Amino acid sequence: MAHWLFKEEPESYSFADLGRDGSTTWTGVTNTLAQKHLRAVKKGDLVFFYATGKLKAVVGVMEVSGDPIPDPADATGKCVAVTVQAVRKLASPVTLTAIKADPAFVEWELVRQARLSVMPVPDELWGSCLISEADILSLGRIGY
DNA sequence: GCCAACGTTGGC
DNA sequence: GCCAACGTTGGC
Repeated sequence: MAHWLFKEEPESYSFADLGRDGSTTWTGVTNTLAQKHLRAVKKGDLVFFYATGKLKAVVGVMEVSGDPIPDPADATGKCVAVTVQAVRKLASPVTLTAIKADPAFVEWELVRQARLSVMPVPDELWGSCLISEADILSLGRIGY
């Protein structure tokens, strides 16, 4: 079970949009490193939804519905896409400010490489004190 | 609105 | 294949 973070500009597609849709396919990722990460995603993995722009925070949790598929939006046929479903909204968003303020995450891609849109989440963050107790209990209750 | 960081493009 | 120029992203 791996953990990931996907970025999206909420004015393009917000976590609320995902909540409404139930699931969506994460297409249009072309960056080489982001694609490398995306290829390693597996069905059942959990993913943080990180909202860029004004929010700059992890706002929700998603679950991967299936292994990577060829990206239908990619004409070259070399890129993959992943379908995710909404799990729940975080009771308290984890802000970029809070993540940057914690020395444990200074090496993390989210901090080091602002433009990377798909990346692994260190276990220390997934379940760290940055996530509210209510959210940790909720994660525990659904078996993760 | 600005700019740093980074990726991509195209001329050589 | 190199690298300068340019475009884009995303935080400030």
